[in-house]
Amino acid sequence: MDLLAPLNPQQKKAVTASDGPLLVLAGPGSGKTRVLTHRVAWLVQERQVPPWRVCAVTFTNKAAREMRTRLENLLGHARAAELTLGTFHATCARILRREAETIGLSRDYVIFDADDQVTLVRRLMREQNIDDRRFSPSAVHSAISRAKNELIPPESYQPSTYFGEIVRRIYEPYQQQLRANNGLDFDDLLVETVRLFQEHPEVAARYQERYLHTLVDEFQDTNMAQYLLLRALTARHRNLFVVADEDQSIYRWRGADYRNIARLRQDYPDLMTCLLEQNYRSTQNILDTAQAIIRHNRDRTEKQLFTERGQGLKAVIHEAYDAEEEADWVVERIVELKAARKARLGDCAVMYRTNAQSRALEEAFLQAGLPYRLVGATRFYARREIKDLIAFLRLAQNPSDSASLVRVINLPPRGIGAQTIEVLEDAARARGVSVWQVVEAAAARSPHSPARSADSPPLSERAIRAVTAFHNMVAGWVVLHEEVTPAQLLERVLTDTGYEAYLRDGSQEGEERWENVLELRAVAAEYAGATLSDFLADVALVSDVDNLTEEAVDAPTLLTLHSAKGLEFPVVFIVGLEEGLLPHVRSLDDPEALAEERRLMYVGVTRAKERLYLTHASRRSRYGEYEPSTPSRFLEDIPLELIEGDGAVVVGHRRLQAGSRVAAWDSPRAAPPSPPAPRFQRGQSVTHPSFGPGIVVESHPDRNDEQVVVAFTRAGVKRVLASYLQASEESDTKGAQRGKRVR
DNA sequence: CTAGTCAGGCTTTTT
DNA sequence: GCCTGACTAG
Repeated sequence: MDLLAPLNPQQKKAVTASDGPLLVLAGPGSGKTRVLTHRVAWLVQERQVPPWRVCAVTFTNKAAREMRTRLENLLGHARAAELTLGTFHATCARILRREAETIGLSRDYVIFDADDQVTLVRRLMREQNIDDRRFSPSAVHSAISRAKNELIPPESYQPSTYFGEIVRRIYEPYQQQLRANNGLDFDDLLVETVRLFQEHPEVAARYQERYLHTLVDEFQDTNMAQYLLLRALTARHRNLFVVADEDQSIYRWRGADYRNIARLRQDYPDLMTCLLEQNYRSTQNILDTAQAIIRHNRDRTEKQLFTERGQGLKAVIHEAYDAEEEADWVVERIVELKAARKARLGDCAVMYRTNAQSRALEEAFLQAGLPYRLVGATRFYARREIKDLIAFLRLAQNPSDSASLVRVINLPPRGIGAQTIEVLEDAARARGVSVWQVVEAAAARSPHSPARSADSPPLSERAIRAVTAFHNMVAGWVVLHEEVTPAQLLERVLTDTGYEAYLRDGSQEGEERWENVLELRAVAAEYAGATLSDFLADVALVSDVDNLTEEAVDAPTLLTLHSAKGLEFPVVFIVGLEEGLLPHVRSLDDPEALAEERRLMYVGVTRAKERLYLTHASRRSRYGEYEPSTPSRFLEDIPLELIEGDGAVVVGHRRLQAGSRVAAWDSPRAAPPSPPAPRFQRGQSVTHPSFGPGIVVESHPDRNDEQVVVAFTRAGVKRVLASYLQASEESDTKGAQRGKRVR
């Protein structure tokens, strides 16, 4: 089989480049990842490099998984399995798991996820009486995170503002607490690996010798720690192969620095550069639109993107009245495209700047009875019930994880209230031990041992009994976890805690939460051959896009512009193109941040293969208040000849030719057709094509239709349009009551 | 100790 | 307009 057959000459050149440092600068849709994948396959197949001596690094699990699948096809399962292939974080997690003791870490460390990290910061701030309303814990945390990514340790942190002073006071205890809990946060995974290599040259040498070739995807997104890691890894063989697109650098806020590309040129004077300019994804009009937007950024290498996919359609720009009508418009277009057989539902994606914007869209899809896939928002592993169960599992592995312990010590309620927890925490702090050790001491005191020994926390008899029961339960898991699979342990946790009964309280929400638990159970079952540590580490490092597999669901995808990177869709909608939203308010006063917003827009536009719709609303609600909104400056950068108006397009001061729909959209509230008499009344039984039977709770006329709030027997309370409803005979008051409670 | 109500604050983006 | 955290009644 000829590996190189599907590649163009530019791509071939990159794939077969000679050894040494190499930078592939490439535009969107140019087959960057494909080049990287083929390079790996080519090294193994043509150059006879043993797969275990190749290390390929990506930013998302999804990218890693896709690359692995392709390599399985190209090289066969056995050889693909030998490759080191994963995200930066996962790769470091594995190295640290192996080398933990060398730098004084425990092999069983747990990874603190974003929530855990901020919770810890909040707790420390409170302990130091720092007002967590004046200074947001997440801001403090991200300052700490930035420092860590720059490899600035707590003792060298130099604050220059009062806020910085707060950060300095939290940074050190934050690190201490992490270590006391045997925990690492995301940044630690990178930083500690770098430290490992710096402080232990003999360990570094092993990896440097082993990895003959190191390859990196999305190099423009690397931060300082990641860059140093790569430099350390490639110190011996210097075979660093990276692909990058400066114009798609959108993670500056979490420490990514596209100047690492310049740094690379400096540190590797013999760096070779390849350019990939042909685009295989989009039509020329879409590329031109993207170019028109990105061209305004300084400090970039201008690329001439071209495509052979033809001129294609112009971008459609639409001004809606508000977010709700914007969402309705998007849904209408999708329905239209489907009806005209121009696109399948699954071909469409709707992208936005902030997760909060998904709500209006979801409602519009629900009302239309259309399915959709939502990426992000509340991530699966951030859900309360999942975090609870993960906390139990973490305790089984490491009961000293006080954060997890405090989280679940009273879940489901077992008589250990805030008062008791505080006593336990105080005792732990006073004695410099973990909360678990205090729990152990309390348990050892019951049932008959003489009360109030100096060592035990001052707890009531009742509290002692409750704490002891909890202790015995967890102690059982600690023993068990060595012997059984993660899935079996999870089963045991579920039975011991009675978690199912606790969740399934008869409410709709409870059922949904229980379904999430079942999903977690299914995931755990896949780890039959792995340890609990492996399972927990993976769980902490997956993101939501990762679950966006090529499932057979034919539904539009809703996602943030950030999650959209690396994906492509025939039809793309970008909504909320307004000043303050894209670009976001928080970026307006910083030129660097503004440039990044522009790149974000660029990423969005270049996801589209054939059709691009850009919408903005004339007013938008913020904190429940409506405020007027002006079109994004990025819209003004698109030349008129690339735009097709639909009649109501306002781009800055330019107004396109107005069509017949102007009146409707320009003055939507001006003269609503006199509201028709409501067709549905409270208490009436109805059926909906997707939600089934239900009872009308309330109904009021909308502009063209009627908004009906229905308590569905199965689906809970929803707001739907009358046109989707049918009156039905039987009545079901029980459903209505239950629905009401959910609301 | 729990479950319910209320006020206030908040919204970028994610490994 | 939604969620979190604080407060109150049982």
